[in-house]
Amino acid sequence: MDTEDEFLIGPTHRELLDQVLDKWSLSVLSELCERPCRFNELRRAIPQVTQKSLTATLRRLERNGVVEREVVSTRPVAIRYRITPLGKTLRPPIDVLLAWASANMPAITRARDAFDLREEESRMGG
Amino acid sequence: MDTEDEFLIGPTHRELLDQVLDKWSLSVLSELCERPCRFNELRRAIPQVTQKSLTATLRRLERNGVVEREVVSTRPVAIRYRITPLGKTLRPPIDVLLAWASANMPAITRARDAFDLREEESRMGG
DNA sequence: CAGGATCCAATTAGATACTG
DNA sequence: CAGTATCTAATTGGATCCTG
Repeated sequence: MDTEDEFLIGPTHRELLDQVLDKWSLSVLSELCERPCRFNELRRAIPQVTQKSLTATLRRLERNGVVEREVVSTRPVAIRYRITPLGKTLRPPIDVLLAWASANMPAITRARDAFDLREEESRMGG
Repeated sequence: MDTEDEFLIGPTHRELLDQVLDKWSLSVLSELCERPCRFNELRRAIPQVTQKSLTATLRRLERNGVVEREVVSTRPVAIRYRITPLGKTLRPPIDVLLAWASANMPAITRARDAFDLREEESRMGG
């Protein structure tokens, strides 16, 4: 237990969430929650990701135990990535996050517009 | 209930979550959920953050409408940051995330150790 | 106190080229 | 197919100095 009485985040949790919720992880996990995928399937499903970043993301997720890399010994070997049981437990949190994003997108867009407008005005009047 | 084949994240949601869940945002939001804070209070509460990053984080959160910047016209002006009603709606998702991190930290540590061990072995065994 | 401005180091991303 | 290796461009982070 920490000495803090309230909820504080701490470097350990921060680091973990960084690894599991980073730029491409959410998309990869979303894909793999639906079905196991091969490398190039994932690339096609997430067109913006580069090969390099996808490789890095998969390695990181594998290291953290939420994704599993399976070598299928067919002719020119296939690699199959699948979500692990531990990885599946991430889905509710992710869904809550996505639900929040969907529900509040309009309010956030309004907030951004208002902020940008105030900024612009202060540049002119300031 | 499960979504079927079509839950994809999309650049808009990704960008939003990037802005609101980035490296320092979670810590800042956690602090501000408890009480309004001044700039240097936040710095002390999150010792690792630099002034530059804290400023950037606060601006971003303000722009997205989850944090409010209030100028208190006392003698050498005080600035008070507080969470907005919109920002408060972020707390359940964050709590779910933190709960997940806490609950699964041991499993993840084991996964990391196992992965690192496999890596090390494969470096030795060729 | 609450930053802005600036310089620099380090990390990260993108584009190619190549391999078993 | 599933990557590794490499180079470079762009972004980020830290340290320092400065101000109202």
